[in-house]
Amino acid sequence: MATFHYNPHISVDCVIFGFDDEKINILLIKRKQIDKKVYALPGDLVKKGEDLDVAAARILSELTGLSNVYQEQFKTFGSPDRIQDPADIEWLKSIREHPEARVITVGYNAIIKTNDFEIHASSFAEEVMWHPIEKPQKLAFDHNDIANTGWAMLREKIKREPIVAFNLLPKKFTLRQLQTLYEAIVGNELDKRNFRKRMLRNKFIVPLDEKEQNVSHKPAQYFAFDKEIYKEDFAKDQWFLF
Amino acid sequence: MATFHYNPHISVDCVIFGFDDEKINILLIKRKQIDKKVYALPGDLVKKGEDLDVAAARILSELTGLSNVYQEQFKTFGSPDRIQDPADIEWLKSIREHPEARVITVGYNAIIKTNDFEIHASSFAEEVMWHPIEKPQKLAFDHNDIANTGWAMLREKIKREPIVAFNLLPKKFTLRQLQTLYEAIVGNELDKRNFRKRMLRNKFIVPLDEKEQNVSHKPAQYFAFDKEIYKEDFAKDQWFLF
DNA sequence: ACAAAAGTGTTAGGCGTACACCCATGG
DNA sequence: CCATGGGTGTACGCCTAACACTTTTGT
Repeated sequence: MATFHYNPHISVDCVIFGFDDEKINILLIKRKQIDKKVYALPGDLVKKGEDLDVAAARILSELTGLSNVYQEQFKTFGSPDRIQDPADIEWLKSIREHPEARVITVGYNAIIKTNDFEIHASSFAEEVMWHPIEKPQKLAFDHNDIANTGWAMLREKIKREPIVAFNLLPKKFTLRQLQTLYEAIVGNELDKRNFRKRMLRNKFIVPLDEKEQNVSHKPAQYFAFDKEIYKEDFAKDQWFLF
Repeated sequence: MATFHYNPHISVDCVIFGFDDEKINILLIKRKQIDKKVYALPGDLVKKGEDLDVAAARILSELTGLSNVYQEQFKTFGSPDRIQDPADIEWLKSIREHPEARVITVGYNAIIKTNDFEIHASSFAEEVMWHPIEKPQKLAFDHNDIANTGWAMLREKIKREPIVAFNLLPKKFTLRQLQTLYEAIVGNELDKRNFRKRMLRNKFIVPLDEKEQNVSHKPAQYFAFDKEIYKEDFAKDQWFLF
């Protein structure tokens, strides 16, 4: 395995969330490691001279097949004793040229619609899967810490920049869909009437002349997200909050 | 200069703010570089096997004499073209074993009372100074970007965790002092009556049986910050906001 | 006619903001 | 008695949160 062109000290871990129209999932890989099932975040060493953002895109793509995902850096993890579990050490020996090297890792996160992307395992990933965030799962290294931090910081970001949320919905969406998404993000239920009032105050959510069809109940109105109005509003430093 | 025990790829830059009872300043160093005045953030390479937090403390102390400052990581800067200015390149050649190496740098920030600490230049710092944040100053490398990001993220942090602000005041303080501090942080003036109302809602600001003395106006009441009440309040997820 | 989800309004309390005058002290 | 900064209250508008019934459609 030719690893001479890797920087042995710097890695990237990708904390990717996916919304499946119902709940939020996190993207995990299962390592190729005989007789053990170890789940981990997709992550690997950065190449010498490679930009961190570029490395994050490459690593995610190599392990999971996901490309064109806009990831953002959220924190760097640099404790020298990040690696302690014997299973992790064994695995590093099997794959790294300098398995004992001290590695600092830069966490990147992103959130996407699971339906818009196909995932398939490759490189040292034996499997890739979407795992519901509400079901705890033990991960390799300090990946539980990294994943939790990544989720907390993404939620903070969505509060400040709700545009992130609208990328998770189809172009036309109902208020029920929007509410389901918000409930998945905040982790609890919201009052329908108050939710609608708050949302419809935002002029960048525009009603369409179109309704649901073939539903066995009163059809819901479709809405769309208007990027231009959104940008103006945020230029004026107006806020839309949870 | 024996630099073999440094990791040539990882550095730390320290963005330290100081409150001098009036305004916020940033800690800068002037490099030892003949015939050029170059200001920069205190920063240097991390040692092999050194924890990032430990490195931040060491580097700050080596360059500026400041110790026991609780710094927090805020962002990692990893663009491969961070270094472009000929003056910066010349300087790296004079000091680094691998001056051409691609370096990613981890930004740390902190805010302290300038009066509680003494600064004195050492190592490759020729001078150390507190520079008012409202006066722009061109810095080496991408340090302007790092400093601005560090300040923005510290402000965000203070909003969420006001305890940071109370570390900048004496144990007994007047509401006027508290307001001056807040005005320095937010960068504009605040209404006295409204400020008091908001602050005194917080039960962790407790009035003392003591007033100012020897002032040529009505003496102000002293208050203190009660850490226990603060912790309870924040456990209950109550908020104190700007 | 029934089931299922859409859609709608009011009230009460808390919070932010704007704004002007009297008070206590030292000199 | 003057200068200086400390200390106080009210009114308005906006937001949040709690809460129940009618409407439209497919079956």
